[in-house]
Amino acid sequence: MRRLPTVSDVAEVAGVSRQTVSNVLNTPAIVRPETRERVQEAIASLGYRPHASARRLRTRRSSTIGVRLDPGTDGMSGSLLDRFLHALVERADRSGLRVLLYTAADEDAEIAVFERLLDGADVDALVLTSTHYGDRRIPWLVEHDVRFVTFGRPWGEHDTTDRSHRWVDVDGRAGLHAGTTSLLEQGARRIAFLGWPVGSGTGDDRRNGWRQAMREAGITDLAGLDLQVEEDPQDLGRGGRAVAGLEPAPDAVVCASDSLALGARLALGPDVPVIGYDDTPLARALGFASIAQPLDEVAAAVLDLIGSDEGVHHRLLTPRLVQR
Amino acid sequence: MRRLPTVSDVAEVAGVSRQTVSNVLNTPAIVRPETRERVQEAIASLGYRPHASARRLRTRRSSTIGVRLDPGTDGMSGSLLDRFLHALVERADRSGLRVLLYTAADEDAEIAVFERLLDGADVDALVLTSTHYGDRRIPWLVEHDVRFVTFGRPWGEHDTTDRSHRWVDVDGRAGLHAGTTSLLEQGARRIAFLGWPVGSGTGDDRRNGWRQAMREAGITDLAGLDLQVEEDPQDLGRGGRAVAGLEPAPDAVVCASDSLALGARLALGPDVPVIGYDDTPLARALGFASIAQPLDEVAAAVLDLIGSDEGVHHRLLTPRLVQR
DNA sequence: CCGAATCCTTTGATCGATCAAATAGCCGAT
DNA sequence: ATCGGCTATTTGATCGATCAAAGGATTCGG
Repeated sequence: MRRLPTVSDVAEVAGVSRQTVSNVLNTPAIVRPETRERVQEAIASLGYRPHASARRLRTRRSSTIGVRLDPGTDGMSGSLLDRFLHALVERADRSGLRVLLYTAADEDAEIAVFERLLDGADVDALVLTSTHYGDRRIPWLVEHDVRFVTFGRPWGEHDTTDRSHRWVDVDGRAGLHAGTTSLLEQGARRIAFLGWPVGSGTGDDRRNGWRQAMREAGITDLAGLDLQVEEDPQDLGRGGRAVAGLEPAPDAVVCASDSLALGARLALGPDVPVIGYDDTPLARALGFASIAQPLDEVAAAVLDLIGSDEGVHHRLLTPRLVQR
Repeated sequence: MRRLPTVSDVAEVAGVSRQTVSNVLNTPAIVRPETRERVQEAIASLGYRPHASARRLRTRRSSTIGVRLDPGTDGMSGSLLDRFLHALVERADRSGLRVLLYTAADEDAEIAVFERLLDGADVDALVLTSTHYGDRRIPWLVEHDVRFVTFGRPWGEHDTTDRSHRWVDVDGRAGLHAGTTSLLEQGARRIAFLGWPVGSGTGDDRRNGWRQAMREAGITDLAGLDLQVEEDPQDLGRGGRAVAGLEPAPDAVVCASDSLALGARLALGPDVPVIGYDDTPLARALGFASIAQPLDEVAAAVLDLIGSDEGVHHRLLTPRLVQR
């Protein structure tokens, strides 16, 4: 491979000094327009590109953000993370940022990874997904003054307005509220909610959306309609059995996830409206409605928060109901 | 954040020179055991970690491999890429390699990305997925002397034994052969193949596995059993309709993908055995059998080939039939 | 016509590591 | 005792960029 041109080569061709070339690249405003143009021509003619590692060594920043690839299927469901990652990488690229992946088996391992990544100046910001109650990673990062944004609200102890913790999240409550309302408008009254046991932030948030919509419609007796099952990848029928056991049968079901919705759909058949969450290929394939997270907007917001020093420190986006 | 210790700090504490510290890290064999131990203690006590960017600048290698995140759902299906990535990142980590993501809308854009990544010394090897006939990326990479491994055989013009192109792939033919054979053993005779139109490397390869197994069972008349449909994410029913149109009905169906299998399953009901490909959550959810790619082995093989300079230049792995 | 104020550009040092070549220490053979 | 032949360690230079501070034009008021 040929030797790559350096700033010095460009400087020589343009008849200026290294630093002026550097200025054209980093602070073009302070360079006289004619000079700037000459330098830019030289850059183009040589096909010069800054050497990322050299720049990082000097500036002590990597222009790289780290994203964890979740180990299991828990947390963000596979396809969702995939779509989020794609949106993130694409947008990051436009801002000259790179995306580096990492994995870790548990929180302690993840913190060890943080140390490695940060010490080596590999990344200068992190994006965390699947946050939960008592997440030990957050205080660690805050304490070590690491720049990070979470996709997911700080559930629990942390104040959601804490300025040291920047986050982006999707308003699951609004999503389920919209879905439930849509079913009510279609005439359904006995609408069941199929979700996870109380205690997960996202799950409870979604349940509340259903609750609120039902209450607004004057339906206050939710006894027996609030179904809670532990999800088990080995046994996707649980949700279905819970729904099938309802007496009398529900008019419709809103769910905390597409895989729960799948169970409901298979148990009740295509005539009972079912709404899932995440709009995964599963929902598309089986033709049930689902609530889609605006992942592209999430990615944009995440990068925005990573980059900005001031202003808003969190953003709550509204999902979209995909009818089918 | 505190100033990080450097080689010089370690050297001072251990009472040796910078270079000796460097040697302990990179070529421990040439350092006298006592000295090595003293240096290692100093490293541990200071909590020293090499600065990745400085090392990269000097060595001109990044210890980072680039992986493309496919734009659409075509190519590797979402969940598959996800699982592959996870395996890759985890194994790469053990070898001290990082995984950087990139995206590109088409092949030309991707080649432009290659230039950026390589010039900036961001990555020193690439992993390509979803290769196809006449892939322009391959000759470009070979010509520019870039190290790369593809997950997927070079279909078409390239000789599969070409040493400049290293690849890892999963033997789809063997997978479908195993699946079909298993159905034959269960007594099925009229086994349909539901695949894509002739012309895609992977698709034809899978079809051949079915063909071969049928031939071996003495079934030579495959007329009408070889179904070819264009996959359309908006209309997953196509495969189902093709299968439902069979007269007489098939005993079983083997498919080139899980989403095709989904169509078949929905059209034929749970009593007709259906085998999909990729063992996605879809197969697990609906309970049909599927052929699983050994992604962890693939990841290991990819890294192996990236790292080694001699020896085997490609590897064909055998998938596993997951019965349900 | 001089000196101060601006503006733009250049020079030398530096980031933290490794490479290449030189040096020191040790052994046995002459 | 001297010298080559090893091995183990040190020294100086270097990778390609940016930072900090100094230098050179040009302009303007006095």
